[in-house]
Amino acid sequence: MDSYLKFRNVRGTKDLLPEEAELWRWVEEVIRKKMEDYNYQELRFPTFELTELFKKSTGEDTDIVQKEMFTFKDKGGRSLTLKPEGTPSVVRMYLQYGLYNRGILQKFYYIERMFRQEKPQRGRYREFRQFGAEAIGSPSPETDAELVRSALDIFNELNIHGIKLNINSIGCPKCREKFIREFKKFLCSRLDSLCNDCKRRYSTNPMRILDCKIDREKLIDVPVPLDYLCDDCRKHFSGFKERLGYLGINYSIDKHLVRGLDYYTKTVFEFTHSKLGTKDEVGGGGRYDGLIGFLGGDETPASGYAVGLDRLLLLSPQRKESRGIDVYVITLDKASDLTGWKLVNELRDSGFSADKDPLGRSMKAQFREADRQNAKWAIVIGEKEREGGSVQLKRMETGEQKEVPLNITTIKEELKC
RNA sequence: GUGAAUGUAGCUCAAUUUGGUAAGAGCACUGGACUGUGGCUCCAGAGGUUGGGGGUUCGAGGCCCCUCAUUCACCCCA
Repeated sequence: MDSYLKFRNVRGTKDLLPEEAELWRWVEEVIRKKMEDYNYQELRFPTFELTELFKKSTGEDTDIVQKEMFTFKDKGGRSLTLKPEGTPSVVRMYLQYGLYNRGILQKFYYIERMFRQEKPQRGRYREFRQFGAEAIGSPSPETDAELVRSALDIFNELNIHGIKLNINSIGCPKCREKFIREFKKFLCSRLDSLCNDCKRRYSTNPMRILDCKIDREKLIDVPVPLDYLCDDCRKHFSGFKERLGYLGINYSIDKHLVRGLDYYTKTVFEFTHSKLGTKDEVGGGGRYDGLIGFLGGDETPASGYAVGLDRLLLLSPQRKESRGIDVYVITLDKASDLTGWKLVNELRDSGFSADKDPLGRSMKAQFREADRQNAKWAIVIGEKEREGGSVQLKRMETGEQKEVPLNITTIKEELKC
């Protein structure tokens, strides 16, 4: 074995060994099943999009667009970007294929890889996976509550407990305008005491100052969007809370919760878990009533969320389910080897998982292998069996063994017991 | 992107105060004891340029510099 390796997985990527891949597959199955129970349909979209799509939808002022995108040029000089989040692509597909023609309300989910160029940490990779759901066409808070419940339902199904839900409303462009005015008025006197990021945000994206951890204490008595909601937005928020209450979902209202993306309106929410350390977010989302119109479609209300699967997996209790094959065929000499190989393939054709040793190893080694593979049955073929046209069939767990005719139909019958 | 800690076999860890023989163990792997029956036990084998590069020194796994990776705290997202 080579002692020094030239190649490793690159920074911020994650390899999945068989055990881990199996866990992931299970998680993905749970998500698909649950989302389909809620009548959401799967969408798959490309790894990269025109850079412009993210600039326009995610927002020029967001950290994602400003410093975290993997952007490159193709040979035609077009600027492309590895998708850092899913909503822009979903909305693009919605518009590009006229999915609104399939009905006024369209509900989609996805499980996709995302890419962001950040300093990697545990549960935080440069290539990571998210599942997300988007409901396009419903202005109702019922839809927001449905989305939240679908996520909680999935967490529950995955045996993940202790996830907290924080909610807030940041209003619509109309009430936000009033809020921003008051907010800036309040801040301008104490601008000097804020951190540098907040000073910059003051002109580019003032609402995000609320989210600042450094200045949080200084901002206790600051105006918050919730206090400036217009009638419509206020009604919407109480409708949302009412629905959550009806579903028996616990939540806390975090008046400073604003989310990092530009397109949110009204409802915003996030899922957190204390086990994840200071960066405790598992997922989040909200309503984006303006985005579809902004991207050139008709004004269409929409709502959605995304959950980081790598983080979810950190919270998932590790299941130790020893998988095994049905049959391991052991052969004792050259001639039996060919018989055995034929039998293995017949077993596979009959729907059993089967394998044998191709290395001509000793019987002991082959039995050890059968054991390691967690085989339910071992079939031994040697000279004696060949002469009698039979095989030895051994149940590995109990050790009991009997001789049966070498005949796939009979063997199949025996394996069913 | 900023700051800090860590890096010894596939995995988990040793290597005696300030640097001193040819870097060890357990698990896992391969083979044997048991030449036609796995797990248990015992024995043996294989596996390391001590993350990589440079420097100091008679001598470096341990000290210094650089670099890479991981983890943690920031920024911020999932």
